[in-house]
Amino acid sequence: MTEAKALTKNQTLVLGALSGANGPLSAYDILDRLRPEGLRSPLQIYRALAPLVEQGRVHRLESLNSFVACAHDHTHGHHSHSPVVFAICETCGQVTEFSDEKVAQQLRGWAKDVGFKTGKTTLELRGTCRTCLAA
Amino acid sequence: MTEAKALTKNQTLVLGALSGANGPLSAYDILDRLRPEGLRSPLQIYRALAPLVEQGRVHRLESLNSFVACAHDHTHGHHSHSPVVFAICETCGQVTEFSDEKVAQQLRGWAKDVGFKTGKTTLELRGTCRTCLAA
DNA sequence: TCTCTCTATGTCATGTTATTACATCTGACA
DNA sequence: TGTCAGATGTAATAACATGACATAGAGAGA
Ligand SMILES: [Zn+2]
Ligand SMILES: [Zn+2]
Ligand SMILES: [Zn+2]
Ligand SMILES: [Zn+2]
Repeated sequence: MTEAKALTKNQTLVLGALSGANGPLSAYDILDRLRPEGLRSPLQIYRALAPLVEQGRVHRLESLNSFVACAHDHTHGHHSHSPVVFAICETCGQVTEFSDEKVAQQLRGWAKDVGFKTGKTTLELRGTCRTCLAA
Repeated sequence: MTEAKALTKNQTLVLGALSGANGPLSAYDILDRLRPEGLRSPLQIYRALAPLVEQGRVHRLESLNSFVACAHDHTHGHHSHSPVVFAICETCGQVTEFSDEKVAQQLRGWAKDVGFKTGKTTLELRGTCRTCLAA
């Protein structure tokens, strides 16, 4: 099990801002929310984000250039290494995070066949969530 | 079959630049390559890219903020709507494009189960290609 | 305690990616 | 010829991200 590392002051602020949001935030959105706490520059946000993303407490959504707090429990270590799928509702902004072992397996199979060594996998679905479809 | 639409002058230039490149190019990379042809502003590039992406002749790589020419034949219409997977070598920049019906099926299944209507799917693998692993 | 060093932080400047607003050109066609 | 739609040109600006350098604070060891 990976040890849950203590967070620095700025990391705590940034993670708090993301956890308190009801959807993804850009680094500049986060900055705006943390100005009252004394943060002033984008770099402070990006610096705090880097280790949070590294540890899996925060995920970067490539198709939005923004960030979300991980939906899983991180007090006892980070979640599995099955690539994570993000379903992003373009109407309400909600992000649903899940992982799918079949998809992971299939992609591993392709990689093995062609000799590709996979690092990070980005898998994002843009669309409309059930709630917004009903409305 | 979708009719292959004629390209405008700028679209032709941009698609040519992407086809001639051996990897993904950012809009500004494309602009630099097309300055000799008289293009001067980023907007000219973005405007040409939009319909090319729309038609599937060019793909946008979200994890790189850049663009590649589609690897498939577009003279007789565009390729299947199975979501496309991009494997991006971080060493040599090569992008391999493929589609995987099992993955597509699995994601459709998830979407059906939770009532999510999927629009665009982004699926990108970052890693190292066979050739670069061997080197 | 003193100082060395490592990490985190603060700030300014800059680089990179993308869009808004507005003017002009071109060709189809009534 | 006059009108209109689509394509193009240009300037300005917004949005996202990093480089370079200075400072502050905590802990190790003399
Ligand atoms: Zn997560
Ligand atoms: Zn929704
Ligand atoms: Zn393609
Ligand atoms: Zn390679």
